[in-house]
Amino acid sequence: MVKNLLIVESPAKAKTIEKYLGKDFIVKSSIGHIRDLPEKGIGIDVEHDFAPTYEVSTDKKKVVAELKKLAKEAETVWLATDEDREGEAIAWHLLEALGVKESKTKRVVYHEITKSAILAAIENPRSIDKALVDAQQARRILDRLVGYELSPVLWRKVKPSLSAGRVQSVAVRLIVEREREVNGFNSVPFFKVDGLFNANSSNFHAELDKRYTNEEDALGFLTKIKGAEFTVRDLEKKPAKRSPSAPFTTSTLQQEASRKLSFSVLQTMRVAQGLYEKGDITYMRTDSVNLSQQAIDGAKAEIEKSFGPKYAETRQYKTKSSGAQEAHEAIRPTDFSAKEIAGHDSNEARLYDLIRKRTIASQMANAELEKTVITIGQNKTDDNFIATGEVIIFDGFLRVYSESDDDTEEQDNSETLPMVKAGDKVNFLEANATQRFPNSLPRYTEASLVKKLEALGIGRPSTYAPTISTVQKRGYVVKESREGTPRPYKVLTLKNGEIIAATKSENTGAEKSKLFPTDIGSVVTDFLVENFSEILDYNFTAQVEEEFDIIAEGKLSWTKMLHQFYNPFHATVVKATDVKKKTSGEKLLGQDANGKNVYAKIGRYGPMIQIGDFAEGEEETKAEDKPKYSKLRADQRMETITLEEALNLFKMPRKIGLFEDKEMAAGIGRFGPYIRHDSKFYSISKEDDVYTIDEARAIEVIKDKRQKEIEKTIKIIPHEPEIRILKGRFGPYFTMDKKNYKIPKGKEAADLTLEECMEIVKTEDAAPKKKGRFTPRKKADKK
DNA sequence: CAGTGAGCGAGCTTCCGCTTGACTT
Repeated sequence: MVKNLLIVESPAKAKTIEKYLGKDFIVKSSIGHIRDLPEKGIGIDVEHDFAPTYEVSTDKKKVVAELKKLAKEAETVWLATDEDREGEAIAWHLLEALGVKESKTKRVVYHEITKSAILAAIENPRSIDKALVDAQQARRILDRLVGYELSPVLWRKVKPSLSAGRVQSVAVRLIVEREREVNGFNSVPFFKVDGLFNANSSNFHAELDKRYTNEEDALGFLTKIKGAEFTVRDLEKKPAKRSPSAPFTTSTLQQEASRKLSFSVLQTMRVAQGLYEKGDITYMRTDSVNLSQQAIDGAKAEIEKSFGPKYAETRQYKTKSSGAQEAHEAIRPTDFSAKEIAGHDSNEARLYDLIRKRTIASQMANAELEKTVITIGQNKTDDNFIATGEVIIFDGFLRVYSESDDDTEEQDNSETLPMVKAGDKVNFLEANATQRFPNSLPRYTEASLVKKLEALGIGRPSTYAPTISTVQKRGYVVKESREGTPRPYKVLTLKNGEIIAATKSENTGAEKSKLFPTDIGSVVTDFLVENFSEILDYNFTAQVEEEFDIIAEGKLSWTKMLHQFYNPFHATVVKATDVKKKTSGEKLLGQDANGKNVYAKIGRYGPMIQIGDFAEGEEETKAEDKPKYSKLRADQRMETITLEEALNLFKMPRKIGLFEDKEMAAGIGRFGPYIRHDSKFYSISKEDDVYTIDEARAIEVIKDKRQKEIEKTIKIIPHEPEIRILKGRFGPYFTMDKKNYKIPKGKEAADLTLEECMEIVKTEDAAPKKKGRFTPRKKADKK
């Protein structure tokens, strides 16, 4: 029999705390929430003050049964869940579900898992804060009402199985609106002028202090400064400093792991979970930048040992994000002296290294810099060239860590500037006027979306990764990479008194692992914004959070708040449901050659193009007048498709002619453009155009492919199904019934008999499938 | 590597936030 049962949320935490508390305590975990609203049905009695029905979650039945048994035996039950809204609610649900007397329980809280903090918490128990629990109930019930009332509207108006919610719908909206900004962005090019100079026998760059909107003006300037004399007009040196970033929260860890290690948000959390369970880092779902005193002391000792005392500068950071609950410390190593950690895979080691460096850097001195600005004038015009340089005087925290940035392009300030003074002459070597195209705001990555959501106070550390999965699972958003397209740009070069114009090429529009909205995502967003603008408002969460805070202070009843929210909200749901029409996101693209309307819309099977309309009213549409349909290709979007591209879809598949008495047709399929003949498919390479390819060329393509087949074939063994022995990229193999079989070493492919083949088939099919260590790459090959 | 309206009917889908394994491809 145990005297004390202490319950926390996380099993790993339970293990640590048990060590601190000794034999009088048994420490167990609830593994998160134990009770919730039922999954089926709304579970809220709206008519009676939103009375909720809570039930023990199916996967927690075992946990609750065990805790119940232990609680019965214990003298005191210590509810040591997190000190935030959700943690308080878990404590309350435990109290209700375990059936223990309130007098037998004590509520304890702490902000860090250190022995002193835990012991201090035990000395200062309190009772459950019911106002905070009510704030959680308001949050939970509001989310349920929004999610379970909005989603069915979408099932009726757009498509079954869709979903909407306070968090996910805003996340999708952000991506939809960013995509529209990117597509609507009009990049007006300009010319910037860069000069190359020499002073004290070293070369350096300086940029003209103005830009030109067109080539003529840029050329005019270069013409004017031909043969000019250049002198230093001004020299400015000023000290600057750079401060380290705060230690990691969940959101900033996800962002840096994305930039520095190319981890997805989900991957970061998985790897961090592994580190946490092994005891290498503190809890990884946190919104706090706070460090325990023990951690600060540990970091300081490590810094002084490794770099010397002048590199240490301890500090406590303030959490900036609104709505932070700060139940945990920042994410940090548990032991600062552990530079490398044993028994971990490389991803764990890399993430640990990132966390360790970031935390240590946060307790280090500022970097001290000297910024130099040299202004170079000339005797032909009033325009100046500006050279900027930066010299690190004292590296400070930069010695271990510098944060990456995904919004601005890397600027190169590393060039050393020559020692000059005002009035000095500098030698002009050349000047380049280069055409530049401004970029629109970038599309979101998983991590930059998390950053944006956090800034809006939407979502919590435990939900960032799942939210990103949800919006992709529902088909609202896809993560994609795209190859860019070449774009020409002009460069005018003034050198040796001559101006030369050249056209160069740069790659533009390339994207790597970015979030794109789908047509469904856009249509659903437009529908929700039109009908439920309040919920889709970027400030909705912030507003309700303010009310939750007032409830938590005991100054507002949670039922009153919900009434105020629900009555108008429910009215909008009823109104939107009453409208009979389905939402298809129909968009008129124009008219075809016969004057029929051409639409892009969402149909039963996804986005499509429709040509023609149904007859109005009673009149029956004649069969030959019925609209024609075509599905959009995978790379096409309703929002961006042109009339011409839409009409082209109806030209496919296109009859080309006859070959061996059978018809040939050209089309575009899942794997790109093809020619079909005698129910076989032949891919067309980039040199041919599916829209114009003719009979003669198509026959060539077919013959080519046949020739290659013959060259590949070593032997055909008649059998049912047929066995074909072929030459492959990885050596000879044979194929039967659409499956490929490797030919074992030591066998001559050409000599294989039917019996030998069947033997190989038998052993291969019986053998368990090898588990691939690597997932197959999506891109087969690129050239 | 197609098809493709709306309406009728049944029965299904869905939220956010807190935590881990137990599952299969």
